[in-house]
Amino acid sequence: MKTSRVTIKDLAERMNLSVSTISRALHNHPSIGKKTTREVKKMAKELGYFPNSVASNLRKNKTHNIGVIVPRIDIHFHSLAISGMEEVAYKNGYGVTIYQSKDSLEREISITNILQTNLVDGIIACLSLETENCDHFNRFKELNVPLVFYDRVSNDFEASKVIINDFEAAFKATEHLIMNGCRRIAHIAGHKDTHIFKGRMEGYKAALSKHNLPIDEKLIEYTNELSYEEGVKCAKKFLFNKIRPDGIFCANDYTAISSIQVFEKAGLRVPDDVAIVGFSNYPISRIIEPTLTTVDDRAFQMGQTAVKLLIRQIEEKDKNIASETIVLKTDLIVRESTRNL
Amino acid sequence: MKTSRVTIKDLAERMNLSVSTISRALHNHPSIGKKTTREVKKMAKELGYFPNSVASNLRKNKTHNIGVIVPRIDIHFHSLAISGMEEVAYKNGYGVTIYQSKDSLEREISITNILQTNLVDGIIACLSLETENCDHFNRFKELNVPLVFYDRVSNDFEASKVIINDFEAAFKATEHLIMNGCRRIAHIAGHKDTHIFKGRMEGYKAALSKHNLPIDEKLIEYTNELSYEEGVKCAKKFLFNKIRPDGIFCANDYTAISSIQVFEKAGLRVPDDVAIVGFSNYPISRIIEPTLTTVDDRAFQMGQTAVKLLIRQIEEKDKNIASETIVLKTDLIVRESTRNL
DNA sequence: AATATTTAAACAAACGTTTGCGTAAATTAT
DNA sequence: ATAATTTACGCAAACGTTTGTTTAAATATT
Repeated sequence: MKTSRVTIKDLAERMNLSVSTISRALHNHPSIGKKTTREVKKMAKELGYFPNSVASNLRKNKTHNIGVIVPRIDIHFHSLAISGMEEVAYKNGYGVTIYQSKDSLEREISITNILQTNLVDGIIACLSLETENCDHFNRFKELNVPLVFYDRVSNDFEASKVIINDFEAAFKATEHLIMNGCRRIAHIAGHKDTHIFKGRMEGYKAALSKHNLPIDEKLIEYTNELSYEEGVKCAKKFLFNKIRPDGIFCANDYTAISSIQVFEKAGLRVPDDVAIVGFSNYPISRIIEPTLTTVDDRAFQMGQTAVKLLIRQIEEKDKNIASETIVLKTDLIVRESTRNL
Repeated sequence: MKTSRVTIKDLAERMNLSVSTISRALHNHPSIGKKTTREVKKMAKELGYFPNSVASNLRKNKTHNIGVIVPRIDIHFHSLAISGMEEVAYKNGYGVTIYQSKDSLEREISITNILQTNLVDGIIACLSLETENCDHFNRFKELNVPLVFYDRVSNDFEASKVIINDFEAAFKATEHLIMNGCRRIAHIAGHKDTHIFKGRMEGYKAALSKHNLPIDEKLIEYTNELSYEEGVKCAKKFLFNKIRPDGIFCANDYTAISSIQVFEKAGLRVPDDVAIVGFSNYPISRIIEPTLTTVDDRAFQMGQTAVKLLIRQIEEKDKNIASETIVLKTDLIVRESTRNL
């Protein structure tokens, strides 16, 4: 039952034509007669011919495959982004091969080594938390393999990037709290050294400053990974502050939900006693009660955009187009955890 | 700056050795002298040689790549499963290329066509909702490409499968409600024709029967996709039933959460007035209040197992091992929405 | 009718590996 | 010292395409 695969050579022998003619016929090359082309295609279908992409890839030095490095697939933000990537890639005839760095620099480097073996036409990456230095991506520049970063990017490394404006988003979110009448606005922050969380922090502070509100370090709590449990801890600290915050801007939705729950459990009302804003617009944010006001982080669109950008760079490689940074607009989605004004 | 890639041929010329010697040296072939091997490797590192996998793939007729077809990546169950797949694949030197069927049969077929072009050594698939007939997977059997299905599988198609025992899980969940003292247990069901949801339904009914409780069609509501919104509708119907249910077994967590919220909003207490069990153990289930008793569906483990199984089949292809069905054990995770007895 | 042009197909090299086989040189055994 | 064996490497084909160049036949031009 070893139905060995049908090749162009098989077709050629069967039809008394040369392999080159078969190949050209299958690609509608003008120098092959209409009739021959028709017959070749018919025979190909009959024998169940499918091209061997590997051979084609080798000859053309092109794989129609995109390598994607994400911290973890099962984080909703990334799975949404990947979904966007797959969609655009599929439409353009590209495959998407996924690797997880698990936020480990070592593994990220190991993955870049794998990807150096000509497996992919281009790479999309979101840096691991441990990554400070992007030297391991340098080889791709040398090899002329296009590279697009998204979300967690490096400022020091020149490459195309797709990001949101964390500063602006945080600014808007915080300002929204201020418009809600909040005067003591706390912030649950992400990892201290991560670029995007720094941006959110800055936006938060800038909004306070703009409205002449003091920046009080007692109202800022840092977390390692913005987990639900960490959120609970932070919220409790705020709860027992001498002067309780009347608004909280959280760097993600999980910690925002912790905050809602901690404060409600203490008998306080959201948004009346404390208004809360999250970040990311996770599915849970429209389900929790009260529903959560949050920043839509455009994960899906980010994935789509990254692939579009990458494919353009792949297909115009000769033109050596400059790297480009695309900043996606975010929206504040106002729900019940704040008042819509 | 066209740093053209270094090949084995380049190394050969540089070292006055033949390409075959280089290739063998790089693979520690015993027939190459220790010293030569050492020098070749050193030179390879110096010149920044990286093997061209595409060429190697062609020659060896092996890609070390696995094709994965999922309905949607951004569904948590699947992103977790994919995460498990990537982990095992990575450890074994395989890549994972992802395609989404978006629950469309047409697209699923189109993807199988893409995958017939020798891009992958094996395939893992979760069938689309529209798929009733698996003929489009037949070619892989003919081509001797191993195939493993997970979660949504076809009964009529012979292939390796990784599943959970939906019947048993639902049975245990329902029995747990009965142990909680529930006597009128409702069920929010998934798509009528989908195998896994049928299994859950049967398990639910069997548990009732075992305990001599009547099966009341008024206590069963079907949904299309088990969305939160559908769950709200179903729960409201139950709420206004002549005799309200005192327990609800939901075929997923979203509808379970809808139920909690609908009943609590109506002034009823969970679990005192109505106990609720979900299915899947989504992250939200340990966050919602009350936290949700639910069945862990082993998504991550399912992904791991599928890849393990697939790789075994790939690497023992000649032995033509029989297809195998692995049923993973599920656990009921008891939380606040029921009482732990 | 002879030449020029167009059309349709074949030839052969190339993409970068891997691998069966052959063969000198070095080593061991007799 | 000669034969047998082992060691270390080279040769060349192969994997299945794609594509620049050539060639033969058919058609068009004068």
